[in-house]
Amino acid sequence: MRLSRYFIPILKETPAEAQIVSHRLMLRAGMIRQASAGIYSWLPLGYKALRKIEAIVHDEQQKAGAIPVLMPTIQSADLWRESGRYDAYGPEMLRIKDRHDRDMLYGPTNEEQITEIAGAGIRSYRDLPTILYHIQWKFRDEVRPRFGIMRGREFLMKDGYSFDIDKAGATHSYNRMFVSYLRTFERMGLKAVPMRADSGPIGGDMTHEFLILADTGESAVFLDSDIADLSLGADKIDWEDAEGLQGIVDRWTSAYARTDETHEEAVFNAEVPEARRVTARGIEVGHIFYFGTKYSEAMNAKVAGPEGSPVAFESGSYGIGVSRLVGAIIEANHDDKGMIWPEAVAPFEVAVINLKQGDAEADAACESLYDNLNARGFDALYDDRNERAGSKFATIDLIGVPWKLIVGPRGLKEGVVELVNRRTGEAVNLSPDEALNRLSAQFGRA
RNA sequence: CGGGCUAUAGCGCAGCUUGGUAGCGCGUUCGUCUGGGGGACGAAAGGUCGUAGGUUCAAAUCCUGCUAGCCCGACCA
Repeated sequence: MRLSRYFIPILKETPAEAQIVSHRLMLRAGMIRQASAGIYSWLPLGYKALRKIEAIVHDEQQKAGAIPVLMPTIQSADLWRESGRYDAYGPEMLRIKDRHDRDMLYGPTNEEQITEIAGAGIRSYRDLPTILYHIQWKFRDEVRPRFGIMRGREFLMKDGYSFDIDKAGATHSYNRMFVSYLRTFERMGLKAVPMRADSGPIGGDMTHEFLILADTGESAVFLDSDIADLSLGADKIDWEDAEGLQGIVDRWTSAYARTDETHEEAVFNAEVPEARRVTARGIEVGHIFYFGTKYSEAMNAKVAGPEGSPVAFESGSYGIGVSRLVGAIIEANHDDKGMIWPEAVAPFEVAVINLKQGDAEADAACESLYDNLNARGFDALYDDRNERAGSKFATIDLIGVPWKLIVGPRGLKEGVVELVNRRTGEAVNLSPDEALNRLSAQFGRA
């Protein structure tokens, strides 16, 4: 993309309403624009980041065995009357009427809808397990939306639902999603810690929230530093191996990690040596829980069991706040100059900065680098605006492009361009070809 | 939903107390000089002062209603 032809309304000053850093930076970088309280338009740069995150979520869901579907945003009230939640849900649910005066709603979640689909479509226990998921806009009429897209009323969520014949199967499905979430967040360059969540009326210990540690997080978290050091790395996962998955889950849940909701100071102090006690802030980006037959019983969603008689599904649901992740990643990755995108989710991976637009040699070198980057499959941004160098650096750093290729007449005289890492500031002078090769190696692209 | 606050140009703000020509900075446009970390100079464009009503010769300014938005708290991907 040529910056001169992009739509990116950058602000030099911070809009007054933005309090937290991700919101400020997203507004300044022209990623979003507020439409009304808690509702945002996604401008090109923000939309690009959102789609990259969404793509990783899709990929990791499917690797873990979940199957993508797409359910509507508008749902029938009748479906929710079956589960009993139409009255229970409260004013957070946006209720609307269609022209025939039928009660409809903008879905805040999809348990009812997916249970109806599974109940109608899955006939035998031999078709199980099945995990279906979608990534769809949700609406929850929050009392007080805030922090930009971090707590909007309309938000993009990945919600998945598992269907099994018994508790053992449901546990396997739960663990699949647990490990899948670890992989998903790790791949985005995030340190997400699973924490025991409040299981509410259903009870049991099969519910976890995944939180990203960030100073600006909304929840206070308490954890054993050991758990923050865990990493899946490049380990190959055998998703069919129930015991193996259980082992991973056990490793990640053995150490103390809780939010203020479930925190018990006495247990914390007893279980965790003082040197490893970490008190921090976290942003919830995922939440998984097992809810057994809660919806399947209520909605009569059953399959033929091994004895031929109908058995209600054992289910769990698994959410990732996709749009919230955009903000969360920025919260966890920024400095005083702007955002610092992890390579895996960066809207643009490399920026070519032409220090002297209009200089024949500099222009030619930039065009060549830009073409080559595109040919090699990079998401490249070429700052070809007729601006001074300082202005270009400020813009590119604000946007948080992980790598800068700086091209100017002085360097070109020596046959070099400068490759600079946004996060570390590390800079090396290389020939254009070497710089391209270095980037290709960095991103694992041949 | 309880408490606090705001609404004036794309963004940040002043003007309101004491009613009388709507202003500043940034950004934008044009020109010139510039050009390795948000350049300088000159010129210009851009505003139903949130909205409806009231008081007044006269309302951004005073009064009333409404709407929208923000912050703190309780709740949530």
